[in-house]
Amino acid sequence: MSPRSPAALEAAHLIDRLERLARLGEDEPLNAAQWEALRYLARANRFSRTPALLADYLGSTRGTVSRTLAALEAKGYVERVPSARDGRSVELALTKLAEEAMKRDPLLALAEDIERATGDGAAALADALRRTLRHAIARNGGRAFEACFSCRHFRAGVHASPRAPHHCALLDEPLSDADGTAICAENEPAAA
Amino acid sequence: MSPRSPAALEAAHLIDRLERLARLGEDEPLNAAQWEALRYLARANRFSRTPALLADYLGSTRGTVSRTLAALEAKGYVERVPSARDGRSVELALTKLAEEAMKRDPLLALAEDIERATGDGAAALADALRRTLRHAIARNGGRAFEACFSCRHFRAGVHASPRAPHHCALLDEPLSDADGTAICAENEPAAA
DNA sequence: GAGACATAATTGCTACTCGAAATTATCCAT
DNA sequence: ATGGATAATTTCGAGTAGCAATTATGTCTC
Repeated sequence: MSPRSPAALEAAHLIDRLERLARLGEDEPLNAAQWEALRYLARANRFSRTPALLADYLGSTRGTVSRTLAALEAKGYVERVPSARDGRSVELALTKLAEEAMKRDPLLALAEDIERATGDGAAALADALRRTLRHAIARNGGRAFEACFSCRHFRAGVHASPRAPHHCALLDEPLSDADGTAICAENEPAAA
Repeated sequence: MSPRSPAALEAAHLIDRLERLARLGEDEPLNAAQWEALRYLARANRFSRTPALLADYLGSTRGTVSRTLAALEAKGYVERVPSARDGRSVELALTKLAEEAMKRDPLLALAEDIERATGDGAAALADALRRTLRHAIARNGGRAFEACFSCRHFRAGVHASPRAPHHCALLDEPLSDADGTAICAENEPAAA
């Protein structure tokens, strides 16, 4: 519980501060939780866009998420469609309005700041943060929610179809290139 | 508003996610804003511990901060002492209870994760993040709130007294070593 | 030094948010 | 068929955020 390195502690404070600054740039009539929900839905693959998984991602309760989604739906950012596979479940989709809003996501401004500050060191920064995230996940036992292609169930290029060349061995579903880069609730990082 | 580098965008998402994970670890009966306030007060020098500057740091209004502080005072984490220098102002101080709570700050756990994930690369990570913060500050015109010794008004070792060897040329006040590492609302980074 | 104006902090008020618990509907295993 | 899990929602109460108004104090000008 006590880091020995002052640099690591400073980095933690900086992460905290950068996130808050990014939040101040949120212009749309959306609160922080609603932004986070949109970001998740924009990046999650089609198997992962449900209220329950969103609640897992956000680390909040299903009740709260249900409210968040109701607010987003009322404002026209999200649609809730009953699932064809599971009568209890709902599939979430972003509207055009949300797609437009995501182009003004303050995280994009943060990404620009990173780019300007680090130049081609951005990859090293992302690496360090990704490794940190894995430690954090391991520590508190949550889901990784990493990109599909990094998962141990991902099988690259096993189908002839150019539209869905990859495959998920867990869900037994063909995957497009775009699917591969989306985040997945079932992601289990490939063996270290 | 659109970063060219996928790595920078991923890094921004990771910062966002790490911050949220850290927040989930908050155990005390304190909300996110209250934790942020305690963190600021724990790190700010004696010239910077006022409600108005805290509001600047948090990017929220003075009214909101006043309520946050009232909640913290009611729970025994903060004391509000009328300022001797300015009858309108209040000086804020952490109680023993708060000092204890800071030892369980979830940011410490994040710092540990960083340490484990990056090893001696933590300094490079902190550097990259600090540079990013400066860009973010420059972009939205806020205060830097960086460490006193990094300021252009800081004069190192100009006093004979070992208890306060340094000096602030802006406030014309002697500074201890501890003062030098605290964050200051008046900080203006030394010339690039 | 009196008045005008700026600043520090707080409070009244309203709208909103969160989470725990209860509720409803559906799925699945036996 | 039935009991138990799971998905989503709703009810309800406590707490929070921010705008605007208020009070008190400092500062500048003439």
